[in-house]
Parts: sequence; C-alpha cells; structure tokens
Amino acid sequence: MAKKTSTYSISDLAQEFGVTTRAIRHYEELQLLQPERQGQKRIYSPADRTKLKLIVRGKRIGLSLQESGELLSMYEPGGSNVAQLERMLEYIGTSREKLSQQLRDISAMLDELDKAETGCQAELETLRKSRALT
Amino acid sequence: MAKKTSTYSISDLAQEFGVTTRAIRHYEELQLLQPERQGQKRIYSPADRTKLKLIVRGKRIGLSLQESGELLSMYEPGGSNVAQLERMLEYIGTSREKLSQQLRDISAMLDELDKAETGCQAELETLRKSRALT
DNA sequence: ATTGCAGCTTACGTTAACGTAAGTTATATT
DNA sequence: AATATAACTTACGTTAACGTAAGCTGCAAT
Repeated sequence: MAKKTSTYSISDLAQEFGVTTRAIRHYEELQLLQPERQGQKRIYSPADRTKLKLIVRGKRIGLSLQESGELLSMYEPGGSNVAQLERMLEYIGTSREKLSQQLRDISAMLDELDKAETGCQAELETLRKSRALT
Repeated sequence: MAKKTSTYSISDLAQEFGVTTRAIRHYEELQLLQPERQGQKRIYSPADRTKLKLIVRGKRIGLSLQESGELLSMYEPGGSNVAQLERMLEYIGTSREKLSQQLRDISAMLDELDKAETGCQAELETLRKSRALT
C-alpha cells in the first residue's frame, strides 16, 4: 500500500495558520520545528503541522515560544527513563495549574465585560430617552 | 461620617501583586495608572489598586499592556456620547470573542495535557514492571 | 549630625519575537 | 533563453515590557 504521507510547503502552513514564513523559520531556529529538506526547501510533515498548530494556539493564550517548546517536547518520545517521565509528569501538573488559573482569569474578565456591557447599554438608553424629549 | 479612604504606597501594591515598583511606574508611563501625589510620592487609591489588579490579570492571560489599557478605559466614565458608547459595545463584543477563543484554546490544551499524562503514566508502569523482572 | 531607607527621576541596557532588506538559487512558465 | 515565482540565507532593525544603574530627596531612627 502506498502511504498517504501528505506534506506541506512553508507557505502552505503560513497561510493555513495565518503566520509569516519568517515566523515559521524563526520557530525552527528555536528548535520548535525540524522539517525535512529536499535540497534547500523545507518539507513539513503532518506532525510538523500539528506542532505548528500547538505553537500558534499557545501564542493565542499568551505562552512564550519557550513554554510552547517545552510542551512540544512532551510529544516526542525523548529519554524514556523514570526520572525523565517523572519530571514530565510534574511539568504537566504545573502547566495544568497555570492553565486553570488562566481559565479563572478569563471567566472573571468575561464577567466584567458583561457588567460593562450592561452599564453601557443602560447609559445608551437614558441618552436616547433624553434625546427624545428634545 | 469619616470616609475610610485607604491608600497604598507603590511598594504596598508591588508586594501585593508580585510585581516590581519599576513595572508599576512603567504602567503609569503608559497611562494605565494616574495615582495622586503627596509631594513626590505616589499615592494609590483603591480604584488604582483595582486597575493594577486588572493589569496583572490581563498579563496572565497574555494581554498586552495596550489591550489592558483599552479595557481599563471602559471603567472610566469617558465621553458618554452615543458614538463613544457604541464603539465601546463593539469593543466589548470583540474582546468577548477573543476571550472565548482563549477558553477553547485552553480547554484543548488541558485535554492534551490529560492525554500526555495518561501516556506518561502508562510508560512509567511498563518501565517499572520490566524493572521488576530484572 | 549622620545613617539608612523608601521613593523619585533620568537614561541606557536587555530579551523575545519577529520584520525587513538584500542578494542567491531552483523550478516552472511563457 | 528569459522571466517570474517561491524558497533560501545572512544580517541588521524594531517593538514591548520592563531591568538596572546612578544620583537626588525627604524623613525617621540612632
């Protein structure tokens, strides 16, 4: 059976994820991606694509590239010795706490937005009423 | 009745929110805070404190100081004309969408952390079993 | 009187995350 | 063959968000 190993060019991915090719190369400089090469050209695998997806997602929630890199490293087999795995579990725990805190922060923000919106609408109402009296 | 208008020094707030005084002064340079002065010294009101709280919360979820500043401006009366209020409502809507996207992103991340953790623990198990056989 | 903080100002330094420009190469198209 | 297009490398530039250093100020305790 022929393998359906689809690949992507750098601009394919750039377009799909709304980033520049320069940014993608930058992620490679920081070791977050290691695409194959065909001559000079970079060839991205589906796995590379997934990594990039995680990177841009990380960016949206305010992770630094370094943090994203650490998270990415968890998807690679890596040194599977007990110590490594335990450090990994600890890192997972820490990450989860950070994310949970972010969830709380965002919920709080959304609540405040609701309040602000309500107040805003009320003000608009009174403004319109007073205008109707003119 | 005497007013219970408590105030804070810059280092009070720095300590409470785990930031440096330099950072707080920086926020002031960017117009995010406008504390009173007693001579040279900055005196922060409870309202200032709240703003700072929102700023650090914003930082935790990856907002830029500029974005936080825009959000903060919604808590000030400002020019309460119809156009202003409508722009505000639009901004609130946009912010809400961004935050909702972040909620989805974080949930996705948490899911992946769960999977990673499970895989990690499974690996640890097999490692320990094989070790037990040695 | 001096020493010691806490706070202030001014100003240059630093890090992260790319942007941008200039010149090169490979492939495809007219 | 000439040209366009996409990708590449190298390298310097830029912005945000402070860090850090140096020197001044007011007040409180020794």
